Amino acid sequence: MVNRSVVKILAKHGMKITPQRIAILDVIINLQNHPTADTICDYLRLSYPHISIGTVYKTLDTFESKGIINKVYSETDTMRYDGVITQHHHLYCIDSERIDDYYDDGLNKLLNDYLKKKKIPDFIVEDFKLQIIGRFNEKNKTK
Amino acid sequence: MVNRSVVKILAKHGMKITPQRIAILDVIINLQNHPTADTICDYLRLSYPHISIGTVYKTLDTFESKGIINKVYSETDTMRYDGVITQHHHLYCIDSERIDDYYDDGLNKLLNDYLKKKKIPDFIVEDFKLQIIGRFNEKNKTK
DNA sequence: TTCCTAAATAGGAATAATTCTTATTTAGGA
DNA sequence: TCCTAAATAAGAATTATTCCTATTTAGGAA
Ligand SMILES: [Mn+2]
Ligand SMILES: [Mn+2]
Ligand SMILES: [Zn+2]
Ligand SMILES: [Zn+2]
Repeated sequence: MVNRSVVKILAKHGMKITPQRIAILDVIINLQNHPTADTICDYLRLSYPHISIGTVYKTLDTFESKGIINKVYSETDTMRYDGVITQHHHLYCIDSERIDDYYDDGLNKLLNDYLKKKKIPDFIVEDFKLQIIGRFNEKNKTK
Repeated sequence: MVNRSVVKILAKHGMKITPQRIAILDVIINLQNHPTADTICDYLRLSYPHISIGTVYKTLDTFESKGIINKVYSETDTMRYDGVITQHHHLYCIDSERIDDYYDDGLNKLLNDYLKKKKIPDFIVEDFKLQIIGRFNEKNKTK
């Protein structure tokens, strides 16, 4: 039942394979919600009652510094995390905390070409992320 | 010495004109740093020793809800504020907390046209912001 | 101009998110 | 199997933000 690919990721980055790390990485990769540390912790406690919130924070931070996960900037004062590291963008809901992934290779290419051509003075572009702000429509309001 | 346009903005939004509001709005519009509430408070205290951090937070929140200023999403757990409300984007420095404004009407148009044409399923786009992540080069490293 | 009152503020307490500390446990190499 | 550096749990501490309440004040009404 343990996600083998998760173990591989940890190994590839030279990290000790611990049950906590496996569980945390598994949850963040499989939860698509851009969860907070607290959400992850609550979820983990269902199957792992003793996990400590401090460990969750520390582990997420470690993952982030190794590039295994990303932080997602948001308007609340609670950090959110993202298990998807391939280039993508985010749909921010004006009416709720919901943040959805938005994949669009055409957009990536468009922006990449534009920024490459543009040459912003005194700044070397390494990456970019588009925050698309708006509303999910009726059919899609739950979730 | 009091910035008259700041008073006008407050009046336009039907807010009481208080010394605190004038000072806070003046600072955030003139400070280009995307400052935190705390930075604003420290700065204000030079000329206004008794201003309360709670008032600063509350006032910034009021301004934001009236659309007079914006919040800027960032990676730290400290909210940052932006006195510029015309459409623009941000340059995020990988090596520091620095966030600079980036104005580019060509980019605005490009993205606007693209998103208008694209029609993201089940989502109505109201606005968008590009986070451009990278490094400021030597000449521009101070500030 | 003076008075009145709802709204705003100061100052401090409370809360929430995150980080830190330390004793204990454990992964994994020798 | 043993050893040790690294990881974890639990709780304390810190930091950012919000809340509470007594006091002050802006600005409309008289
Ligand atoms: Mn914090
Ligand atoms: Mn907080
Ligand atoms: Zn995402
Ligand atoms: Zn800005």
